[in-house]
Amino acid sequence: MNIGDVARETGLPVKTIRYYEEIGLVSPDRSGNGYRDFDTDEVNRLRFLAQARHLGFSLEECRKLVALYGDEGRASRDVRALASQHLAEVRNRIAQLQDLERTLQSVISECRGDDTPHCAILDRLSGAKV
Amino acid sequence: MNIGDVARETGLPVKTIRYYEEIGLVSPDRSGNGYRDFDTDEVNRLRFLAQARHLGFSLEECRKLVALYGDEGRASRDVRALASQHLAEVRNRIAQLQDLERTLQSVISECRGDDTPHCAILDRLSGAKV
DNA sequence: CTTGACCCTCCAGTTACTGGAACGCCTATC
DNA sequence: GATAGGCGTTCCAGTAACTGGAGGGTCAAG
Repeated sequence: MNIGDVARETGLPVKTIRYYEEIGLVSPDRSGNGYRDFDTDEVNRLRFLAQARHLGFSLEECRKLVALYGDEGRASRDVRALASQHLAEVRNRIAQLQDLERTLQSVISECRGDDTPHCAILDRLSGAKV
Repeated sequence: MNIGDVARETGLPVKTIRYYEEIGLVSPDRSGNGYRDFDTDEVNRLRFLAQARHLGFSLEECRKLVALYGDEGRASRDVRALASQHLAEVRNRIAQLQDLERTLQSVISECRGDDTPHCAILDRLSGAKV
C-alpha cells in the first residue's frame, strides 16, 4: 500500500507518516521504485498511533503504548498506569486553564472597552494596585 | 541595572530576558563593558511582559499589548478585544480537554489493570468494536 | 510523448525558551 | 600581583511534533 492510501485510511497526513517512520514508530518496506510499501500490520500500527494521539498522548507515550500493544506478555496494569498518569496531567492542565479563565474574565470585566485610552487590563498587567 | 538584578526584580530568567531582547521586545542600553543596562522603563516593560505571559498571552499577543501599553492614544476597546479573543481560546481549549478527560476516564474505567494481558484501553486504541 | 497525480529526499521554520561551551569582566582576598 | 568566584557576553544546539517548500523521480492515461 502506498503512503497516500495509508493517509486516507488512517486520517494521518502523508508528512506525518513519513515523520513517524523517521523517528522509528513505523518501518514500512520499500518497493522497487523506492516507494514506501505498508502492509496491514503497519497500517494498523498507524491507526493505533492516530487514536492514541487523538487522546492526547505524547509521541513518547505513544511509543510505550505501541510497545505494550505489540507485547503479548504485557500486564494491563502497565497500560492503565500510563493512561491514568496522562489523565492526571490533563486534569491538571484543565485546572490551570480554569484559573486563567477566571482571572481573564475578571480583568476583562473591569475594562470599559470604549475609545478612551484608560484600560484596566493594561493597569493590571503593569502591576498597578487595584 | 544589570541583567541579573532585573531577573530578580521581574522573576524572569536571565536567558528569557536576553531572548526578549533578541526578538525586539526590549532594547536595553549597553554600558562600557558591554553589559546590558536596563533603565526603569525597560524593567517595567519586562514586568508587564511577565504578567501578560502569566495570563497565557502568546509572545505575539504580548507584542501587541506592549505596543498598546506604550500608545497614549490607544482605545481600551482594542485591548479588550485582544483579551477577549484570548479568553475565547482558553475556553475552547478547556472544552477540548474536558472532552478528552471524559473519554480517557471512560476508557480507563473499562481496563481491569491487573497482570493479565487483555486491556480495554489497547482495544479501544486499536479501533476494536466495543 | 506529455500531462497530472503520485512519490522521494532534504532543508528550513514554527513556539518560547533552555542548556552548554568558551570566553571576558569585576571584586575581594592572599 | 595572582587568583578565585561570580558575574556578564556570544553563539550553537536542542526541545515537540510536525508543516511547507524546493527540486526532482515514477507511473498510468490519453
